[in-house]
Amino acid sequence: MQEATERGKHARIFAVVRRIPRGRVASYGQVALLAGLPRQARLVGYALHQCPPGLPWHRVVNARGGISLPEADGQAPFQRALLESEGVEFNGGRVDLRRFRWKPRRGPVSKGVREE
DNA sequence: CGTCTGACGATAT
DNA sequence: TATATCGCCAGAC
Repeated sequence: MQEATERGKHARIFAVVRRIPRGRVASYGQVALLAGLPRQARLVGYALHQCPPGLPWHRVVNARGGISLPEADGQAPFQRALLESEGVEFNGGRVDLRRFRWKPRRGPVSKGVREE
């Protein structure tokens, strides 16, 4: 069922992004790894550029916890507003991944951090 | 068919 | 911690 077609890869990426809970963020590399595409963070960004309706693309940020979108598109501040609206705090234009990084199926939760 | 670019990541210095 | 370099794959020219 898992075709090696690029459309299949994109579908996997979109599926992972959809799994990101509200108020939580994931890095491109993490999404790529969860999608079964290790070291292919760039493909995630490329796939996200397709941006199907209903996809919480704004929950995907780079490894530094910042927004990679160019302000020229006007989407960077928009994404930041969406994340802040979900409870994600921005620190110096960056998110503290130590607190807001989405952890799929992890063991015990750290104090101060809880899943939704 | 060869080359460059791109919503990136990890490692080395 | 910040900067520099390599890797990775798909699409555009």
